[in-house]
Amino acid sequence: MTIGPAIEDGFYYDFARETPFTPDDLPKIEDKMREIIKAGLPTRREVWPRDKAVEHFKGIGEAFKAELIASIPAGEDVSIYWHGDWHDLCRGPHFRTTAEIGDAFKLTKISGAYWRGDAKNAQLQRIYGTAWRDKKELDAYLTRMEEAEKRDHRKIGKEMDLFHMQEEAVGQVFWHPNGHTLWRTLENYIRRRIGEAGYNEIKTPLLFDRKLWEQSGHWDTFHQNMFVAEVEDESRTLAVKPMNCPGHIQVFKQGTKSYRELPLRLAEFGSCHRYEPSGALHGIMRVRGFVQDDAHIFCTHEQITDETKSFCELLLRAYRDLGFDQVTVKLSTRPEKRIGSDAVWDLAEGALEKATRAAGLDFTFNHGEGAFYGPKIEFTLTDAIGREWQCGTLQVDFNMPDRLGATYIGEDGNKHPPVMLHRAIVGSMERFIGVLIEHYAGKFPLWLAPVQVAVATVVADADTYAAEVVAALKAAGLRVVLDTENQTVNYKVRQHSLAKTPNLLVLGRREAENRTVTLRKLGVEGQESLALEAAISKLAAEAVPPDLR
RNA sequence: GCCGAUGUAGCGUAGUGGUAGCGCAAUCCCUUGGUAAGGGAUAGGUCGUGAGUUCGAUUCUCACCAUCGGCACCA
Repeated sequence: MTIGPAIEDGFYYDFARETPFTPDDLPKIEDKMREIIKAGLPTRREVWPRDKAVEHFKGIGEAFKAELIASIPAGEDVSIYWHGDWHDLCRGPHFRTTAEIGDAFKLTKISGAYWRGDAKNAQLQRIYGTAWRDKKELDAYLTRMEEAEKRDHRKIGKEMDLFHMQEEAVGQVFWHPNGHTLWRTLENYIRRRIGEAGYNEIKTPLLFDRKLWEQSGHWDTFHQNMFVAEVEDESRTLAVKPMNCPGHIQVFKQGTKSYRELPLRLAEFGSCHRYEPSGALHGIMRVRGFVQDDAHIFCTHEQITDETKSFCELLLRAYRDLGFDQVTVKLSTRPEKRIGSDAVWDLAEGALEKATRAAGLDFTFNHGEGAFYGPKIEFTLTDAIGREWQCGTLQVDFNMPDRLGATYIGEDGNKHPPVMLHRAIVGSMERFIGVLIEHYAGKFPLWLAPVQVAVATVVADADTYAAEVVAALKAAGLRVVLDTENQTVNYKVRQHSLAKTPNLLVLGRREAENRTVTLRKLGVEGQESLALEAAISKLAAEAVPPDLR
């Protein structure tokens, strides 16, 4: 026995044992649990001096438990809970008897887990469970899990033909026409937003001489996670960029920069590759090849606050436009291992905090979790079913420009290294699209939908008119598919509904004669008849991206 | 990377120590039908990869690869 805390929606317990649990063990353990609950064993709480508890658990061969207790400060007492002849260390409180636990629990999964969360330690066997006040709550939870499964981006990605992945390109995404349309729509939206906000978009190389990464400090820390390219006739080693900052600094360094040019905001949809551990890969959410909506703002110390503030506004507006209203912010401060003087950290943290407040954001501190070169804020959004995703970030960096020799001429005529703000709104495009898919369960708002309108004919006599309607919709900038398949209306309605196409225009002889369309909206029963021109302008208006309305 | 599970046609699945079924999709034919599956026919897999056991393996064993659930990691 090692440790078993309560967690969100349930609990887990870690065990040190030779043979791992198997899925078959779970029902057996559940039965045993029910037996114990049924027995209604009374709870008894005892308070022991820490050292007594350490000795006791050592004595009965519970080494992990003894180690755990030994890490409690000496001189403190610990509480031990008894149920019948069973006892364990616990902060409590517990029910009066095991009978009060009830039946609303379920063991959900098995996993390996490291002792004290450290991969250097022994691996334990973990059992996860969920527990609720009553059956109804448990069922509601299980239903929620099923719902989450239904909107899994990997499943929907297949169903909507958005992308695929395969063995020959592990951790990288093949974007299909539909998926890439979604990608471009998102990318163009961000491109317009940052354009308004005074960013300059650039494009930098994918391969750099390893020396650059040594200079930036990344090689030391991350070379094991970097892809390296070597060519026979070339003596130098090239590394595929895992991030864009050094490249952006090279652009900054071209020519002499004056303080008058600051803040200089360089943005790139930067393709990065990182050799992520195999076990970390997850659909398109965690990949080895990804694109960041990256930008670096080169500025003076004085400009940090304003730049941070306007970035927060930019980010929140973007999240709102993309359908996310609930955002939490964490401010991570100086870590133990860091560079730069405390005075500079004071300045950076102060500026960041002030700016975050100025942007009207509530935030919590994440002390000691900042990057080694500076503090950062992280933006976590909440999706339609309450899950949280960390996407955006802003980091204040006093280090990299200096290390890579970037300077500007200040008002005083001297050279100074600029402050560099690393920032991303969506973070990784791949991951964010994954989040969008799950947030909307594939039912995207019209402006994002890969296919916005399906035109389906009832009879072949309407084919000519349908082609005309499709052409008119396309001319209005809408993304349209034409379905003249030899099938029933029922079948076509079903197909396009399952494809999650937001609008379906059904055309038969009636429509062709009157130059009208019959519009059915996804998720709405029934349909309305509209004049062709009216329908097109209505749909075109609805399809305008939020920033262009 | 670690622990465990999984890997069968485009997708979803069944099954077996003697060379694989089903549904959807696809193709063709019939049907031209008004808002969530009209009917029929045809074609498509050698069962993740490699090795071993065996007279014989998709089925058993091992290794590898990938995926999935966690752990660890995430510049």
